[in-house]
Amino acid sequence: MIVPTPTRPLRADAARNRELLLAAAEEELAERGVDASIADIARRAGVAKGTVFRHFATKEELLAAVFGNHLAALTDAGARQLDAPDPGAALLEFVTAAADAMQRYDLTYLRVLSQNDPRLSELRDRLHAIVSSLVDRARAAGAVRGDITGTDVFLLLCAPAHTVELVADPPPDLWRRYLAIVLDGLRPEGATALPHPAPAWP
Amino acid sequence: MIVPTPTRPLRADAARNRELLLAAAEEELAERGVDASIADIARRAGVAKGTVFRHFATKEELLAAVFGNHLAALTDAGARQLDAPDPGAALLEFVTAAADAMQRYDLTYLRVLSQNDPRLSELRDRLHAIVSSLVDRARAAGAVRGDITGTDVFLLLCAPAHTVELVADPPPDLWRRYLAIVLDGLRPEGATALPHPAPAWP
Amino acid sequence: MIVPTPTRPLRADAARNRELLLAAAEEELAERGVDASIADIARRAGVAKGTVFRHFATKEELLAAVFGNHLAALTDAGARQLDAPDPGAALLEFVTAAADAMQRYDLTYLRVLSQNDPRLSELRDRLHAIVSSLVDRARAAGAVRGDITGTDVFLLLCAPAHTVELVADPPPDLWRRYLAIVLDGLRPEGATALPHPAPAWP
Amino acid sequence: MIVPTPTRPLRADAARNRELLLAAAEEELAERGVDASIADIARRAGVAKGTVFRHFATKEELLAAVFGNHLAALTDAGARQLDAPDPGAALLEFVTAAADAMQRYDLTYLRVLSQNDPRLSELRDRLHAIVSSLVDRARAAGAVRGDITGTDVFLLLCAPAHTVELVADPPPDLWRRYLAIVLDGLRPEGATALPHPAPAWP
DNA sequence: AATGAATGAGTGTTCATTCAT
DNA sequence: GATGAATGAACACTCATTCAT
Repeated sequence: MIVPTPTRPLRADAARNRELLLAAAEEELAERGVDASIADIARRAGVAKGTVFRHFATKEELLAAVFGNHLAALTDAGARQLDAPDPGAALLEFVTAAADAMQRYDLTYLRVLSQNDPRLSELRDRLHAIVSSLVDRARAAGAVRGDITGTDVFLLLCAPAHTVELVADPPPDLWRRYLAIVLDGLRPEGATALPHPAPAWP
Repeated sequence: MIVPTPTRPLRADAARNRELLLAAAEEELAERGVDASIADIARRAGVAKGTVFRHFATKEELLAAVFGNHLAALTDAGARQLDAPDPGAALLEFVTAAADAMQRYDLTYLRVLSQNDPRLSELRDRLHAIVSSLVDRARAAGAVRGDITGTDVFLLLCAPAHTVELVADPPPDLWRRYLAIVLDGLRPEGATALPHPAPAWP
Repeated sequence: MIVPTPTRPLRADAARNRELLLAAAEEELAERGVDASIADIARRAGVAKGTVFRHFATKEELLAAVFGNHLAALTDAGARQLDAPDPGAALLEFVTAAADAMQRYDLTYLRVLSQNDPRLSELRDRLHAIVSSLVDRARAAGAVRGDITGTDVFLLLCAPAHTVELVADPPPDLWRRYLAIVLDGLRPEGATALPHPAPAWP
Repeated sequence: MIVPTPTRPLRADAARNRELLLAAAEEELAERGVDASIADIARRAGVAKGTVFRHFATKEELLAAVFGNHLAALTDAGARQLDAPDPGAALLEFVTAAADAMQRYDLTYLRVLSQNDPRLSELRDRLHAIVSSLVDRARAAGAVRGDITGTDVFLLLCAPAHTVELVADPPPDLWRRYLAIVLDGLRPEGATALPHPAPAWP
């Protein structure tokens, strides 16, 4: 979120359009996925098509900016839990916030996007590091099972959102149900041996 | 699986082309997702583009046919477990087979497709009914927690596949790890109260 | 011109459209140069824009086809003079035909196009070889000065057309005047030493 | 060259920007041809895009200014030869300087540009008049054939540059070879009758 | 006077779909 | 029934030009 910008600040109207574009892109992406068209995003933002490209050289760059914002927000949310007194509650808090965010922004394309965008992959790695810290602390406190890694939790962040996606008009809090189930699966109580080792990062 | 078709049977070569197309579409969809092009599918099937539209009025219809086949196969797999002696093992067996299939065919578009295709929504409902039976029997046997419904399990079927999707070159069996975690979450041991009621069907 | 086509012949209507497109492209290129747009070419040919791409995968390919036709026609014209009894007259005949053709089709872009298109560069080399033969024979017969090569003549083919280009509405045969001047410069009579060696080919 | 401008003189910084722009445009045009973009020219000049349009209402006007400078420089070069003692050497001197300049600046667009720009067409006419004087004097001295006009020479000025253009990486002095050939064609020795009368001016 | 953000028509290209053969 | 040619509405992206700052 707090990305240091070496470039000089934008003019007021340009900054406003940039925000309008990011907001429009966010909504359009949420509704239509990555196939959302630049033209629709521009229309939604109330600017001309050319303006999009003044702010983002390519469509991919625009998507990366949107995803980057989400990653940064999640990273901030995670960082705020790093020194919480109860590691189990801290992880729970973060994971809930993350799953909530995933309702609105599918990270499926993160993998593809971050391949071409070092900034994005760095943000992703930073988030991963924070998740890992949260998980390590929770594991040490006995709040999660011992065979679970930060990478596991990172990957599972989207699961509640995807699960709910199959329902036509899902109740707005339905994802909490599936998050709870996954979290029950992550707890030490009643854990069974896992059939496959945790994946390496990345 | 064998849906009685009120239309007259296809000529032998037409029937063959239909199968070639379905097979080609399946592979192309697995490799490229729903953005796979009709031209590529036709080429892979070794037929002309026009032939695709003779068999399937729109691209959506072709996708629906492919998805329908998967649904039917899953339904069969589920039905075979209906009278297995151990209800817990039966559910486990089915869910594992389903999660494996999901590796290859993303059901994300099922919702959209079945909105426009009554045949597909009927197949989906049939699968849902079978999953519900399997879950009911497993619940009665104490193999899954009491607050879990067939709809829950139906929705969670894709979760392992989606979780793995964020990894660049996932080990081919990594999904089993996340299926195991979800299954641990579905077990009665260590279950915590769920924060949201199960969704209605559909 | 007589390009062996390994592919099966086009359907009659497709062949017709291909010719319409080549003709339209030719005219549009003559009027607007390589910046002629595909849309304009399609409109002039009376077909939809998509049809252009059915026949030529890229704009460059279309241009290459047009240029290739011209090169082939010139090559044929040159080949017909190879066994003419009077080598000087043969070269004159060919060069006149070529300069005439250049009125309509500027070879300036040939260099760029043939870089990416092996077929085109082969055609160009074939033409060059024929021009060289014609020049060699004419030189042996004393019809052109001794310090002139086939490459020189090849390069000078466009000169009359370009010279005329600066005139607003040039008389249709004005190029003959400048061709005559260049030809006078190529004759042994009154030749002065050339200040730079002939360029290598290519 | 120093055209009296009825408009009031530019502010010092504006005048400087104008020169920067002209220089940048010259380089960019030499490298990229007329498709050079205004944005690139502005960047090269170190000014904002808007500034370009403050100085030149359209891109065409900027091109006209650049071409005008070249015309004026050529006119100056020609004028300096008007009272040289040897008319033949004077014409040779001028034509060589002109052909050299054409290496860098293609006059192909001069016709189009001067149609819309009276200043440019006047400069062109002035150059034509000077070339005509040089040719007249050379003809009177027997240094060029009698059937050649100033317009002929004017038009042939670009020929060496265009001839060389078909070569990929032409040796920097190759144009001299083709200029020599054209000049041999303009000499009285071995001249044959020209098949077309000299064009009227313009 | 200079800036650079915004505009919108235009570009080459793709692709589901239609239709003459 | 099958073919593959034709269509035309998209798409991402470019660029000369205008205009608010």
